[in-house]
Amino acid sequence: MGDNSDFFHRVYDLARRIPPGKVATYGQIAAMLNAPQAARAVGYALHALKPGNIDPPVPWQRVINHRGGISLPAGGGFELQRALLEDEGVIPSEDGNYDLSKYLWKDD
DNA sequence: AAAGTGACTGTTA
DNA sequence: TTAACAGCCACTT
Repeated sequence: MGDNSDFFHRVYDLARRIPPGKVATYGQIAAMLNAPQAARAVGYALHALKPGNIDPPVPWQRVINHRGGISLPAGGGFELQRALLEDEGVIPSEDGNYDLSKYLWKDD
């Protein structure tokens, strides 16, 4: 990324539109950017954000995978994301995943 | 310029 | 239902 990656910025701007209590999937963000195959790159963009999460803060915790699960390794941010979501009222089902039919952000 | 990496996904076994 | 594979994209050596 470095300084000004259009793609990264679009990902961040879009993520900032996800309201508290809702979540979006990597693929959903990618599709909204007219690049439905770039889900992996979306994750890459959010990963590059973690350390400082500078600028207008980006609610990265609201982006999960299409199965309704957190794509971070245990001990590598998984617990943090789960806690941040819980603070916003987003609670996982018994299987540990989030019910997308209930929490998925619909904007289109 | 080629090859490697990773917070993804859809398909195939 | 789970697991392995294979494309895909942006970014970094």
